[in-house]
Amino acid sequence: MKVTVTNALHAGLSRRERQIMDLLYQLGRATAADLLKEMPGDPSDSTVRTQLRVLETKGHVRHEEEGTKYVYYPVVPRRVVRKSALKHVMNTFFDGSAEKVVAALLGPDGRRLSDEELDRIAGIVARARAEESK
Amino acid sequence: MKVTVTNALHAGLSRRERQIMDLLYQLGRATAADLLKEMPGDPSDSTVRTQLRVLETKGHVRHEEEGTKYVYYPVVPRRVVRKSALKHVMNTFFDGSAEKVVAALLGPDGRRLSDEELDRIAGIVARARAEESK
DNA sequence: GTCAAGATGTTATTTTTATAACGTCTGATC
DNA sequence: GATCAGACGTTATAAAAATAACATCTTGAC
Repeated sequence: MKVTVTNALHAGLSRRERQIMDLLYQLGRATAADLLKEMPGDPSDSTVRTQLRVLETKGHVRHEEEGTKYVYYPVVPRRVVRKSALKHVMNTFFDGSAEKVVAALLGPDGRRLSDEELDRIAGIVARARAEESK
Repeated sequence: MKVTVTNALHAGLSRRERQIMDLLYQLGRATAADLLKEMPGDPSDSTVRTQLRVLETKGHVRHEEEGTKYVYYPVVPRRVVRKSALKHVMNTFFDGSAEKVVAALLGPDGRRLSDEELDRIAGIVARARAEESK
């Protein structure tokens, strides 16, 4: 029996595919030209478009025509992928512990957060506790 | 100028390489046989060992002999990779917001956490706030 | 000592990925 | 209506990744 946890969603993508998907999730939606600008190791415009077509064939992205150009976006919405992506990092690097993740977010090496953000986080935690003991 | 954020560490790995690295980070250290059992799409034993050798050549893993077998482990320790991995997810799926990550961890869809864990998390946050206002 | 089990390495091959040249179409400009 | 810029698609090729067959080397058991 397997003792580890895998992330089905990202496990199947190739290097470039992953890069593109990540960019699309960051940007929400983007044209080939947009992606090209962001892509590491600047591939040719033609290359990026070919990959997008492959991703579309595989069902990972879709596009809409906007004027003369295609705007691409992920088929699985970000809010859905989020959870499994976070879970995967939690499992792989934090022993599956939410607590350890929070510690890393706020911890000494974590970027200093603003007062306001810390307050809001405290609020989220407080609400979760209230919820829990209900 | 680029408006997105990339994760240098994982961006270069191939599909299988990523799977193996993720497993190694989850397991800490593992033999080829261990990995084989966990690997999706069960490749042959020979395949896995070949990949491990490639990863070693590229400098991603090292091995130690233990009795007659090789035990592999990541060159870059988990505690180091953690941060960038988490940051990458935060940037890609949570608009770079730690707050949103915490919300997802504790939120309605997040797995219910125990009282104890919530308490400890509250403690972490409280300490961070104290630190901040110092 | 010899046989079997379980490791490893070498190497070849197949498959997938990645890349980009080249051609076409559309719209704006003059 | 000719031309240019900027999209797109098709298709071929090069490069990388994935796979596994096969040979070799312990180690322990009989």
